[in-house]
Amino acid sequence: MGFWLFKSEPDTWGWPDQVARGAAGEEWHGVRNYQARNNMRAMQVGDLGYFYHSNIGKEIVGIVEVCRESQPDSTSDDPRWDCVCIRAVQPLLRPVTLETCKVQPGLEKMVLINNARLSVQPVTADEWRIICNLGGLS
DNA sequence: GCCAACGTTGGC
DNA sequence: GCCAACGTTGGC
Repeated sequence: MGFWLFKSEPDTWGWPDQVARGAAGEEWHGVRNYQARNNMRAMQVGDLGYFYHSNIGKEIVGIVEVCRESQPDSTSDDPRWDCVCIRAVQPLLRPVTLETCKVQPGLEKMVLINNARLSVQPVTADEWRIICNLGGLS
C-alpha cells in the first residue's frame, strides 16, 4: 500500500469541501506538473494520503483514500494530464503543522519540507506512522 | 506583500 | 541542447 500527501489551498478546496463529497470522492483535477502527475499515476485504489492545507493553516488536517486510479483530467483538453479520485476517510484529532514536521525527528526527509512546491507527494511508511501518532491516531 | 525556489517556455 | 526569461507556488 502506498502513502501520499495532497496539498490544497483551503480557500479554493479545503478539507470540509472534501468531506462534503462523501464516499463518492472527488477528482483531484488541476494538477499541471509532471512529477505530481506521475505520483498520481503510481497510485492504486486503497492507497492512503494526507490532506494538507497550504498557505492558510499550513497543516495536515485529514486522511484520504484513493478511490479511482488515474484517468484523464476532466478539466483539461490536453491528454498529458490525468488524475485520481480521492475521498475523505477521517480528520486528524489534532492537525499536524508544517512547523511540527520540521522539528520532528524522523521527518527530516519529508518531501513537504524539502520540496515544498510539489503538490502531490509520496510519504514513507515511517513518516505516515509518525504523523498519525502526532495527529492523535494510532 | 515579498521573494526564493522551482518548473516551463522559447530563442538561439 | 542550452539557458535566459518568465510565471507560479507557497512560506514567511
